[in-house]
Amino acid sequence: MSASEETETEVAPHKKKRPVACSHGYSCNIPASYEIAPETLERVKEAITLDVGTPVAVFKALADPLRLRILKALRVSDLCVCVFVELLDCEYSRLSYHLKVLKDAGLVEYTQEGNFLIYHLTEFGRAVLGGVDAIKSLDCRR
Amino acid sequence: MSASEETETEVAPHKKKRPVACSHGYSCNIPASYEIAPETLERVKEAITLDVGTPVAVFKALADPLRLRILKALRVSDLCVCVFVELLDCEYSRLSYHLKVLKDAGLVEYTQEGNFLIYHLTEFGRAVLGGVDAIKSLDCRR
DNA sequence: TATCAATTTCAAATAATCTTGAAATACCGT
DNA sequence: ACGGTATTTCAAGATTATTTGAAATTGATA
Repeated sequence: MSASEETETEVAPHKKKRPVACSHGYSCNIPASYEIAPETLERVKEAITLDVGTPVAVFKALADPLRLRILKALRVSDLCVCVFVELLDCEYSRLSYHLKVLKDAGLVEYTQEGNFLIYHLTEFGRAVLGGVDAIKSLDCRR
Repeated sequence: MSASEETETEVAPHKKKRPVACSHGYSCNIPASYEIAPETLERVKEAITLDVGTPVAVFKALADPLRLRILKALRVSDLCVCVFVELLDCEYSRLSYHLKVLKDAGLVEYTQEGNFLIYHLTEFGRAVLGGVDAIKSLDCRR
């Protein structure tokens, strides 16, 4: 069978009462009505230990109205910062900050044309927005 | 102190130098190498004005490692808070805060079993995680 | 070379989010 | 009713993210 290291079938003799063995093997007096199969618990543990660094970084980048608008705009066309300045009625320095956040998350990149920087979505950014579409379709929420 | 006061419907040869009319009609001396068609600009404007409230709220909820782990766990099975306490090695009050964030975003709900609260994904939450899958598939980039 | 315009960078101020521990709530079994 | 337990709520502080304006950077032009 699968080798799992932790399960000590014997309940710790911590408190006196409540002989109901905790179905998940931890020190919690959960009632029998709430059963959780050991192999389910294994799968939960597995899910919990997966690395979430990249998705969290991406979601942080997406979690701002200005940045999301920038991404939506870039989906239509590559755009120069000066266009954002006008379209979003936004100072250069503020835009620059948010563009950097998006760039650090790997969602956008730019090319230089003289003094002008033309931003565009990366392939990754485009894929992320694809996923976003799937989400946004149900903005029924709450 | 100099303020470019033009904002007329068409062209407006604002400053003297730079005969290149700004292709997007704004006060910016962008070079001819960067053209942007008026109807493209229209589509960009449209994309920018769309409401982003709901997606931003959802991304904010997703943008935290603990919360993402909670969601991943709930995908496997409905779970009692006490299980999270053990599995995530986390205080009740901290968990409660994050569970509330997820609940306010419409991603999770709970049912009460005596003193125990059993959290589960909402339909919306499940759909969101579906979109997340599409994203996570390319966690290559950086 | 000096100047101008587009953009970034920096530092300080402000705002938002998270953590922590204590206290409150609600339900259960006795 | 009582005592215990699971959970939430609250307020204070700690941490992190964002805005702002000024200064630095860079390329183009005269």
